[in-house]
Amino acid sequence: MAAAASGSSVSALVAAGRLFAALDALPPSYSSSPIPSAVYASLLRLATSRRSLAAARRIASHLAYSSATSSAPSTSTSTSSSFLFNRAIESLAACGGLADARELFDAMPRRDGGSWNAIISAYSRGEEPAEAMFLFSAMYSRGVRPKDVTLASVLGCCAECLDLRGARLLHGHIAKRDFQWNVILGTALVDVYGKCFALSEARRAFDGIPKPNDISWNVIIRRYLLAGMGDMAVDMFFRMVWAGVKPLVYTVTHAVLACRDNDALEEGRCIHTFVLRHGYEQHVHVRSSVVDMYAKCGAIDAAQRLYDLAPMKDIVMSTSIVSGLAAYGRINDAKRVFDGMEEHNLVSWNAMLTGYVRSMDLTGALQLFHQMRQETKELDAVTLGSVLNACTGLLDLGKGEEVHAFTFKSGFIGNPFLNNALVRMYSKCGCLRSAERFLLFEMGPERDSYSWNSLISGYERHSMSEAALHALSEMQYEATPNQSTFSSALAACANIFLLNHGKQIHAYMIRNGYVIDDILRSALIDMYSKCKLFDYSIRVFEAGPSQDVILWNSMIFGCAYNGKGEYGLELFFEMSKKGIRPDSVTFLGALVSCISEGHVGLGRSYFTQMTDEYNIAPRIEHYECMIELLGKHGYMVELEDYIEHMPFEPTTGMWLRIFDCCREYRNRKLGERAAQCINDSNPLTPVRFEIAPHYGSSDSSSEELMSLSH
DNA sequence: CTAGGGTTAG
Repeated sequence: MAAAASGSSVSALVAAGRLFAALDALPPSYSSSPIPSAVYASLLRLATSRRSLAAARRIASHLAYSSATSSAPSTSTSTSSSFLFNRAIESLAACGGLADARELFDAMPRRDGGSWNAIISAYSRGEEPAEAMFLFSAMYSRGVRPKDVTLASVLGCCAECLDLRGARLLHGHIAKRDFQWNVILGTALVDVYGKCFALSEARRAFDGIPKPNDISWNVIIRRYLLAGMGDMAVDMFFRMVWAGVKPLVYTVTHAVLACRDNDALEEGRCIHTFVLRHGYEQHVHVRSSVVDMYAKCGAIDAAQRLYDLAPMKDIVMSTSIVSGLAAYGRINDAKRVFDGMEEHNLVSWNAMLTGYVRSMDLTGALQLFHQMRQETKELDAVTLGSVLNACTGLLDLGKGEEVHAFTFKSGFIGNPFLNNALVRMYSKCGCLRSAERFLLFEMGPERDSYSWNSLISGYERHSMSEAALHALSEMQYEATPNQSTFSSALAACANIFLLNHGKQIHAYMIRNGYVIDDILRSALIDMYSKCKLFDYSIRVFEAGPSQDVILWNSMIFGCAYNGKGEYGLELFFEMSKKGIRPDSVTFLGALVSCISEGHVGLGRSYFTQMTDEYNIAPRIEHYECMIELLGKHGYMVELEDYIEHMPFEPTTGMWLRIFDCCREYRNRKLGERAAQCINDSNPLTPVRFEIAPHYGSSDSSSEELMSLSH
């Protein structure tokens, strides 16, 4: 027979791998004698393996035509034809012809469960999980009961769409069809729930699997890890071992990373022991994860020991060590490891770069960036963000602008991390015009409270307090202010004595349930103190106990500013009773209080206490205080002795103050020396020392010092 | 499936 003969010649060509020759050898589809199913099937297999959509289309249309023209189909041909149609749907979809597959599915004379499965899997493997879900419900409403494979592929769709409701629906189907025993489906359920961040449902599904296998355990552990529930991941790992299931290599990796995320060094060590005992250390990912775990959990020496012992040091492991060493401030060790690496990639360059920034070696960061530019063309938003952070720290506006221009040219400008780094750079560098222009006109809707807060604090710190408060009101149209916003705004109010505005912010925070933390409390104390509402300062201070030294500092300065120096000194004394270690600002506050209260001896003893007991290096303000303390109260001999023993020459400002005191207390010798020094610094109006009969001193020194301290 | 940002405040 002719058809049989052509069928066998087609088979021969298929066997020889000659796809298109085989297609050409097909008899016309209107021919009365059908091609055997096996021939169609082998043709489709070949088309699929070649990913040839053109071939799959020709086979499918041949099949469709010959089944439409075949007269009086017997039962056997119709089932076999639906079998072939299903294979054709699969083949078309596998070759990228999802639309063709759908057309064939819609045109099929008779569909069976396999047809539905084929088209649903096609959509789920393609980029259209929603359509797969739709077809699934269409199938269900026509009374076709899903098979386990179909359920598995639709579950995959729910995972893709994060469709928790769909997953719950399918869970019901699975239960109804009694597929509970099926480990694969049970595990797929765990995965979907986990991916939708419904971890307790994932866990319930996991507990419903009668005999979870290694993959089931891997899925639940991985999902706990990815959901940020490292403690649960670790717990499940130990349960898995306890249940006698041998972990997959990646399960071990996940468990170690969970320890890292959780800062769980003890458990990490434990799993490390397990790794060594069961030979997992052969696997490079496992070893890398252990090294990373030690590096991030504070056992940098253990990490480095393992690293040194590792026979193969791959780039990932080396990068972990580099960033670990840098995080512990061992930037030189980090650079040594970095220089010893056989190859660098973008991530390792970035790790070294951020290491420098984190270690506050900002010039080092810029140098490394320079080196990086010479050795590679690659760079990304992390690189540019780190370089910008370095510019910000160095207050290097010029370099920051250069990076801005480069960021713009290289197309990374849309990155929100980078955009905020730019606002921060301009704000910190005092270029508020650029900061605001960038925020308003170049950042789109992606500006957030971080962007606004950078701008507001920039305005406040560069004494543009009105602009800071104006920015706050603009911000409220599009972002929610937070504690940091209010703390800058309160500082702005304090700067320009806007008591009512400050009170309103205070009330707003209370009304809206903001937590008033130590930072906000000290901002409030500053604001009320500067606005001379001392009672309010005290009330904020006494609202609750605190061990925060800066809060105490604010209150001590608030006392000094409001003429309550004695109370400030009481607070200073109370601090040490409470075991709060004073810092250089605390001592400054104590000295200011001593000045206003006339406790010269006490002030001098505080100064020695600060340097000798607390090893705090005095700053210029401390020296100014001591000169004020001695000079204001007429301790001229001690003053002369003091400036004699200062590690540097008094500044012109200091000499001016000394000059005034010498006039008041009639100390000619020191006064003339002061006049000499002042005139040497070429002032607009030279001074001449002469003793006036009456001279009243102004008492503004403590107010000036108030502004120096913050 | 292992490595690099993570921003703002006294």
